[in-house]
Amino acid sequence: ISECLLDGEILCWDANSETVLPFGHSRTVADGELADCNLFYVVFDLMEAVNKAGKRFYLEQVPYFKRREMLQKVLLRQRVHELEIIQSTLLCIPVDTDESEEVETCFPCVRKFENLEGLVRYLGEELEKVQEERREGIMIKQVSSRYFFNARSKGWFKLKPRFGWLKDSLDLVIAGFYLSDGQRRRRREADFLDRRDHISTFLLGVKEDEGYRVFTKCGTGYTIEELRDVTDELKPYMRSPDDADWNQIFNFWSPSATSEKPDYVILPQHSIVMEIMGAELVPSEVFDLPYTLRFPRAVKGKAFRRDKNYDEISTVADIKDILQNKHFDNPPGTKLNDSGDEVHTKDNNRNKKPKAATRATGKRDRVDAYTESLINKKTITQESNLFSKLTFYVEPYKDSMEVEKAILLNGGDLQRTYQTGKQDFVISHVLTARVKLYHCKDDISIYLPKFVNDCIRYQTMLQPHPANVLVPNLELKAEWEHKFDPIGDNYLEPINLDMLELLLSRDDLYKQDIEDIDPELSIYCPSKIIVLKGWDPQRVGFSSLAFNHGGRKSDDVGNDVEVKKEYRSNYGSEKCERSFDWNYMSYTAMPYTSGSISEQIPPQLAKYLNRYRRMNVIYESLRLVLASFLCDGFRLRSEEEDISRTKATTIYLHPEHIHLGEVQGESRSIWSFMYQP
DNA sequence: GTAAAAGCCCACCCACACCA
DNA sequence: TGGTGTGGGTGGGCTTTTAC
Repeated sequence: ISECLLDGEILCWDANSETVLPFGHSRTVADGELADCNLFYVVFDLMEAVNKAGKRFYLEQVPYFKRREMLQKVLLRQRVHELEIIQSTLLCIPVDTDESEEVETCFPCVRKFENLEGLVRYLGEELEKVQEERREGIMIKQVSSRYFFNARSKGWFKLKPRFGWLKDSLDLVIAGFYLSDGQRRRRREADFLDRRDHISTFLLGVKEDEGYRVFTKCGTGYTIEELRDVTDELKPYMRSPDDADWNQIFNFWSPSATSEKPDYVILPQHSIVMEIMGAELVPSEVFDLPYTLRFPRAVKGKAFRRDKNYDEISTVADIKDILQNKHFDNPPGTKLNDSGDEVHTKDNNRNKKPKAATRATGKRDRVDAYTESLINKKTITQESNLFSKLTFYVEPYKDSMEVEKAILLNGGDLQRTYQTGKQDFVISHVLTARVKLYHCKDDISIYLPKFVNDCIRYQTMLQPHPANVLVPNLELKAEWEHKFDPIGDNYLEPINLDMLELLLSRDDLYKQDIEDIDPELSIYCPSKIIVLKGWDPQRVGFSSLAFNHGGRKSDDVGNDVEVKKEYRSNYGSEKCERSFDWNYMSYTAMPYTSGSISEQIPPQLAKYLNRYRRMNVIYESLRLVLASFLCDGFRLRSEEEDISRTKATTIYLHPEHIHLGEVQGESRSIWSFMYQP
């Protein structure tokens, strides 16, 4: 194997205590600030492998036990506490399958149980150990489970010890307030004039002398009503933090980032006590103490303790007590001196090794590297006339030479520097300030490197499309308004059966995605079946939602990467509005509406839906999806065929299941149909 | 003018509240 | 109940500001 794609995690190993350090130390360890500590990589899984002949294998569909076996083959030289495969145990109860023996050989450790109860008991005991040792939890994977990128995996389960390791909650006093501009703010539009009505988060402190030592924020655990009551109650005492006197109260703490500066502050004697629970104390330099709470939240129903006054709250000494005596070690960033007082890690800065310059000399170097090795057209043997008489300007980036070379190979010309009107196409993978300037100044479209690659792939000059254009010019933008939704995904067209048949027969374009079975790796490729049933050619639609579930974008070096579905949650917020701006299209993902549908789509299908995003017509998408299935060993069969006795994966696409969606907002108006299994 | 520091935004994870 | 949006934490990269 020459190359592989691993799933794993970087952890910090402390050779002194022979333990894995708690969450949050990787930065300091990486900086070499902790003696006898090193980072190490624990491998969980193997997703891709390239054999010596350069052939790439995608292993997502391979059962876990096979992937595990391959992992052992791929990582021949493990090094303890440097690079190691995660320890795992095969748990089995008696079942008669042909595979049992084969599966057992893939795991270093096997435990057999007489029945399921025994297995469950064992897991319970293991979980207790995990809790004692303060590890994160136990992953349970079915031996037959597949690997799903960016998705909750079927057949994988995480058993976690209960969070809330702090034995007791803390009573903290509200020291400051932060405004929100999200949902909580919008809910109170009537009160818009008073900024204090938009408070959503509290800065909290423990007692020290007559002031606070602030050490955490908290913005969850209470209801909107409780929040409203408490802000109304405290409004008269809120003050601007810019007042010099307040520095005294804050023990001269000043936040390192302006975002941490509270919008309002309050004197302890006027404030209210909050009861806070947290997972643990973690080292942090954000607040006035050298640690903060991980996962802070107000205790449900007891968030605001009006029955307690400032004198009764937790103290700095209490916090130290927790650090010294409770469930976990002192965070390495915190050193206790003889008297037990903590010493700020900030104060230790002078002892630190000077940090290596973090800022790359970046752009200049990149441009220099580019200009030093300009491709000489004379040395290129032209392969086609595809781009003849066309001139391209390619904005330099790490791999831009590849694109330039491809242009020359196909008969195109290069414009070495951008000049108004001198080039037919401007190629850039990302909207840098400079490219944006060209775009605005000359009203030109900026094309993605994908445009060049796709034109070559299909040996034809493709039409501009949201998938291959970074930013359209005004004319194109106007044209697209009627063609695509704001992120270029959907375009509906009527379809008839002939057309569908034609499309389905054209899987040839995608054959190249097929990988042969490699006997060496024993890749397992199950055959599956799709049933197409009851098409109404006039009402073909497909799940727009699923196409937008996740998605793809170009990263900094022009690679096509998966966008996590978290982006969906931006719908309706300010971020989302921004993603409707063409100028931001290259690096913000799509808005998204209620997504329950996508979760119901079979995972095999969802995978392809994600893969083939930004299709210009809905039947094109469908064709690609089906073609992909065909390529992966699926086959089509007729509706009449009896599939009850086969292990078919059946996807029914029936007019009844395709209905007019509940469409909200103008941006959604183009989405006509939704698919519900 | 250049390098370092700071600011800002985005990515990840997890917990909880709210809502359909 | 699942999806969404809020909050907390972290690190990392790009851009802007500051210091020399």
